[in-house]
Amino acid sequence: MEYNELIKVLSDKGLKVTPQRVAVLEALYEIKNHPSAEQIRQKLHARYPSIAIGTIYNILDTFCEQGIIKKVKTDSDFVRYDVDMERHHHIYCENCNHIENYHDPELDELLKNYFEKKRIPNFQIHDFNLQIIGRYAEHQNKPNQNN
Amino acid sequence: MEYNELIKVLSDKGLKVTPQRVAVLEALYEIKNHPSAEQIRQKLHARYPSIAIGTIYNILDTFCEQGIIKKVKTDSDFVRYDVDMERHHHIYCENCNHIENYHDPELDELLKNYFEKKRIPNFQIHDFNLQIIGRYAEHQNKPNQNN
DNA sequence: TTATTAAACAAGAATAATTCCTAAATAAGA
DNA sequence: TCTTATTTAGGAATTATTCTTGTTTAATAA
Repeated sequence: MEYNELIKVLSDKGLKVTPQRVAVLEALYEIKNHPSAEQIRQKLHARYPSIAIGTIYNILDTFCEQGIIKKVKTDSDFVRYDVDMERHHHIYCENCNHIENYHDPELDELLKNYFEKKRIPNFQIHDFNLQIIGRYAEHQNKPNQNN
Repeated sequence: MEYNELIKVLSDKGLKVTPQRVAVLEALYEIKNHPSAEQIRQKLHARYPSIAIGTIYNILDTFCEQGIIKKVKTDSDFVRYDVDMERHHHIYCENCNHIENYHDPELDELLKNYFEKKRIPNFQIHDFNLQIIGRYAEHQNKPNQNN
């Protein structure tokens, strides 16, 4: 992603453009697959050895508040973050703990229609998130993402 | 739940029947709505002031391994546990952080059929978990469950 | 019933992700 | 350029969870 685009993401949200924020945002787009704060720190270490882990958490929190990223909770002991802000679901591999985003407007439509017919009493639905749990076929080589 | 039933749950899984395990299991059934380890400790405090929090974690881990309960990850900073082992989905209230179980075999069937037609390449699905996010109607009085 | 023993427990220390605090640095607007 | 509110670095504090060790106990067999 171009430097100018990164800056635009920040300034569109009224955020001050700091080198740290640009670097974290770039790392989020580069790593893509749901990095943790620690993974971002490691990615940035070459270019930015002085960035504090607390700063990374601050920045990630700010990005969450501004709707630039989302937290993803997993079975691991830390929070992961997702730059993909379109509605999507998650594929979890029980074997390698890889999380993959799953976009499927047809499924979204199916769920929406289903819950328009079958309402949940006293509850107004805003969003869905389907966790699809299973395993990749053998010989797939996804990086292990826990621990 | 009767004492005898509680004991049966444990011994059916080949677990030693200890007062601590029985008490934790009973608390899980009593609290029902996805308690944390700390909530269980508090619930037990009157009857069982000496139980160690580490013991509660041990017991909960053992129960998870034996398929008596499941972990539920949320946006809060701690793990919650669920005694409901039938397939079900979760309703999250953004307002009060209440989590409710949602059983819907018709929905299960719908999802199953959908993904039998529309396969995910290179991935074998074992299970689904739909998070339904929204709000209870006003004047609902669900206890706040975070913090 | 009692003795044996592997498993479970209590207590508290250790760990690790995350948050908090404060002084110094800095981006943005005047 | 100057001003000021915001952001960052660095490190201490917090907190859920795990680990360790010595003690206790449930289950089994004699």
